[in-house]
Amino acid sequence: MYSVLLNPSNTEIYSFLTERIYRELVVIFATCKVNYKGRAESVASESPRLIILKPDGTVIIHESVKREPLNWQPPGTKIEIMNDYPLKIVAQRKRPKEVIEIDLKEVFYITSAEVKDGDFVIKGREIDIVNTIIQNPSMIEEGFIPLTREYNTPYGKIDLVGLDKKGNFVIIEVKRSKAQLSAVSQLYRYYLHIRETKEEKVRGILVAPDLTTHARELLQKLGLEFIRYDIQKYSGY
Amino acid sequence: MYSVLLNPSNTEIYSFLTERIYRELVVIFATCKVNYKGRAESVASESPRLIILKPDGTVIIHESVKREPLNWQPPGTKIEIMNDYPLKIVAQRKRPKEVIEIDLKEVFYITSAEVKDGDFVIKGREIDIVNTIIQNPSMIEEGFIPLTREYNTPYGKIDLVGLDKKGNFVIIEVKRSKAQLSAVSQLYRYYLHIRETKEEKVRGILVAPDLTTHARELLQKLGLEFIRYDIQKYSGY
DNA sequence: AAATACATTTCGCGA
DNA sequence: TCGCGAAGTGTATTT
Repeated sequence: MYSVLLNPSNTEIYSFLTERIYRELVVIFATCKVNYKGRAESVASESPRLIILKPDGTVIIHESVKREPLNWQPPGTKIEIMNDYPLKIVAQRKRPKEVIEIDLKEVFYITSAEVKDGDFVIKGREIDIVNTIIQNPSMIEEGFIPLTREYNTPYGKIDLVGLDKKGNFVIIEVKRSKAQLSAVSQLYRYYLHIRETKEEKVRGILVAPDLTTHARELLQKLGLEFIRYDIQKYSGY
Repeated sequence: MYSVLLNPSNTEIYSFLTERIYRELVVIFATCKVNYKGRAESVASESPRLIILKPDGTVIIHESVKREPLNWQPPGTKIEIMNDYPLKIVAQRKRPKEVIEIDLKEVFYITSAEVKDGDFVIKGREIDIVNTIIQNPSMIEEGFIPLTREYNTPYGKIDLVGLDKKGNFVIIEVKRSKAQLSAVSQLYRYYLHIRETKEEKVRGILVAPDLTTHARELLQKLGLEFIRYDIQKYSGY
């Protein structure tokens, strides 16, 4: 089910890793230097770190703080163990061309385990709010008729488009948390495009639990509308 | 320097964790169920997973794929070990109010280690490009005079503002990789605001290594400009 | 492969 | 604390 090496020798490390890489979830705790070069560049001095090698090619290097790793490579990376002194892990990918080199100095432990992923269900994302609107169009306003979600334009996908009771074209942008300036800009971009292409009058509506002061100001100035989405009220759906 | 428990009993787990949590970097490999509730909600069925508890309160739970963890809590989270059957790790924070409950079923190993973070230097970020422009204003155009970076407006911070040789006010938005629609919208938002508040003519310039076709179309339609930033050409600075 | 937007985004910086 | 934008963002989806 799992294997553990404590204070392994270089020979042990090398054969352990070459055997298990891409097969099992490997965890290494070791002092190491890390060099990254690709979209940006970084150098990390020798220090103890936690290194995770996933069977899908993911590489993750953590220090003692932050949710984000110090360095990483996403899934699909080619991982090689170089039997040098010091032992080295090279993880590279193309497009974007990026490479991480991990110089292993002192390896305290290595573990490896087979992992089969379980079921995972998540809810409360933006798409769930769009679904709620489609099932309860009156939460936008009386007479609102949803037409298309993910409505495609050259300038981006609109979360939801529909018609109001007067036959006006309605563009809806949904945010799951407090809307900021960027949400208003996003809606405005769609709005400008649709206004050019449609005969009807066009309305742009931002749906969110709240929005920042400046976002509200900008929204009003641009002639757009805001509708509060009360997550409590519709959480039952 | 580090400790390892293999197939520990619940009593061992409990005392090990309560002693080391917030002090050392703890890694647990165990089958577990995970429930998250907060900005969204998720349920993860029983499965073997890697659990990381950092001294800063970070909690990270990984499966065998992806760079992103299955569940997590950012730094500052309050982590408690509940001595129940099964043993449970509860990690919660306020603002936003969020909680993760990890039901530990079978714990295969726990490790713990003291970690002092090393030095880390990274370069190649957006700010480096802005610096390059300030040092080489002619890469925008002959006669360009940079005035203020991170120029503050109610509608966001402008990367760099300056004057062209005719005395026009110039707004510059920099992207380190291929610019997309959102970059154009962002620049346009600043542009509209500055145009309202300034007497002079205003120009908006997007500086990036490239931009998408639709981004270019939108840019032109909105009367904005694009300047290619050749990362090779200036990488020496 | 490219483009687009979401994300429990996280993170850092200012006001 | 809130607001805003960058990030080596990653990830899913659609073209």
